[in-house]
Amino acid sequence: MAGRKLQAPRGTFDVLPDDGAARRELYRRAGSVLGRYGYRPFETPVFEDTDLFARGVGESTDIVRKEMFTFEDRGGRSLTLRPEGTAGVCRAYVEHGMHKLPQPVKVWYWGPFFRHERAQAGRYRQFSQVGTEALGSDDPTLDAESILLLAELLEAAGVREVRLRLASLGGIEARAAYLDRLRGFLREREGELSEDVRDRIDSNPLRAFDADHPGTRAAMEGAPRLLDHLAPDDAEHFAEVRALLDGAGLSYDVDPTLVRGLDYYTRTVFEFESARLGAQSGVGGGGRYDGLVEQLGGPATPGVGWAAGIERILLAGDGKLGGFPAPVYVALAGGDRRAAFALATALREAGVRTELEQAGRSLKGQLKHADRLGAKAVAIVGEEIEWKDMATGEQRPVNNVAEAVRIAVGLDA
RNA sequence: GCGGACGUAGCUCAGCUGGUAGAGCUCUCGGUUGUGGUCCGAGCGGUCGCGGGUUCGAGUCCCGUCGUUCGCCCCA
Repeated sequence: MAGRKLQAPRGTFDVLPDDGAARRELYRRAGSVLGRYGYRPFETPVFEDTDLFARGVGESTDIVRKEMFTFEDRGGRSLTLRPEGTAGVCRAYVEHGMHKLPQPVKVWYWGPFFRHERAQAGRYRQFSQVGTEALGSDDPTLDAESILLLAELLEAAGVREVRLRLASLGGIEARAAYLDRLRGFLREREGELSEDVRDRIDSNPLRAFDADHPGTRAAMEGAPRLLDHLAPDDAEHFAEVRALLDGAGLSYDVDPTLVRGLDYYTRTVFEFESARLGAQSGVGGGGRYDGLVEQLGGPATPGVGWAAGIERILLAGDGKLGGFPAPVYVALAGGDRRAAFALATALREAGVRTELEQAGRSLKGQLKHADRLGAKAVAIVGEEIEWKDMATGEQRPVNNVAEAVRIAVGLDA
C-alpha cells in the first residue's frame, strides 16, 4: 500500500523556516517603500475566469497559448490560476467602479502566480510576485515613479548591480504598423539571417535585434527602429519620462529591442536585470497599458505598473534578510518545569521573544542549543533562577520572575 | 515541447577495472554526578530513486521508467 514517495509537484517548492524569515523581511521592507509612495494594498483572487487572461494578456502570447493552469469548476465554467497580476487588478477596478474614485488609483499586491513551464534557476510553476498598478492617469510622473519605486525596493532588498532597460512601444496601432514594417525588412534580408531568427519573423521579429549571429547583426544595422517611428504624443511622453528619471539621478539604457511578453503594453516599458541570476536575468519589469481597462469592458483608462519576482529578488540579493533569533532561552536544570514555563510565559507577555527547553536535553545540551540559536542570555531554572550572559559567561541569581523580566526587556530592543 | 547533467544517511558528497555500504556536517549522549562557543569519544540515521536484465555476485555494467537540475523557447 506504500505508494510512491510524495513530494512537492514539479516546479513548486516549500519555503523552509530559514527562507521564510527572509521572505517575511522582504515583505516588510517592500510594504514600507510602497506605502511611502502612496500605494495601498490590494488583493484579487488566485483564480479568475479564463476569459480574463485570454482577452487581457493576449491570445497570441506564450502565456495564454501554452502556460496557463486551466480547469473547470463543477458548473463547467473555465477558470485559470492567475499567470500575472495586472489583468485581475483591472477587472476589479472595472467591477467596483473605481473610476469614480479620485484618480489615479494606486495599489500594490504580493502573492502566488502560476505558469505551466519547465522550471529552471529562478523560474517556477508557482512563484510569487510583488507588483503595483496605478490606474486612471497617463501622467509621465507615474511612469517615472513606478520605475523609481521598483529601483528603491530592489535596493532595500539588497539587490545591487542591476541594469535598467527602458523603451517606449508607442500606441498599439503604431506598434503593429512598425512590426509589419520590421517583418517586411526581415523577409527582404532573409538569406542573411540566422535560422532561429528566420523562424521567428512572424512570432517575435524584435528578437532579431539581440541575435549573436554575425550575419544577422550586420543585416540589422539598417533595420527600422520603433523609437524612430513613435507618434509625436508618444515621443513627447517618453522624453518626459526620461527627463524625470534623469532628474532623479537614476541611470538606464534606452533599449529599442526591449520586448515584454504581454500584448497589453503601450508607451513606456522597462525591465531590471541582474547578472547574478543566470539565464532568467529579469528581476522585475513592467510598463504602461493604456488600452487594457477598456478592452476588459471598462471606461477608457490609462494605467502603468510592474511586477517583480520574489524568488528572483531573493536569489539576486545579498542574503542579508535573515531572521532574528530570540534573545532569551529558558533552560531547565533538574528543577521545576512549571516554574520554567511560567517564566517563559512572563517574558513573552512582556514582549520578549523567548525560547523554552522542550526536548528533554541535558543542561550541557541546552546551553549548546541556546548558543547555536544565538541567544543573548539563558535563564537557568533549578532550585532558583540564575541569569547567564552568553557573551561574557557571567552568571548570577535573580530573585524572582519580575527581576528576570526587567533584565530581559533591555535585551530585546 | 526540445537538449545536457545528475539521483548513495536530514544536508554536502566519496565509493577505483562488479566482491555483501563510508566520510564530513547536523542531531543526541558522554568526557565535566547542573553549565555553551574549542577538543575527544560514542550513538541515532541508508528499500544506494524505482523496475527489469547480465552475472556465482550489481551502488558499480545494460535497458526502461520516475524525479531533480541547468540550458533552449519564453518569462518574474
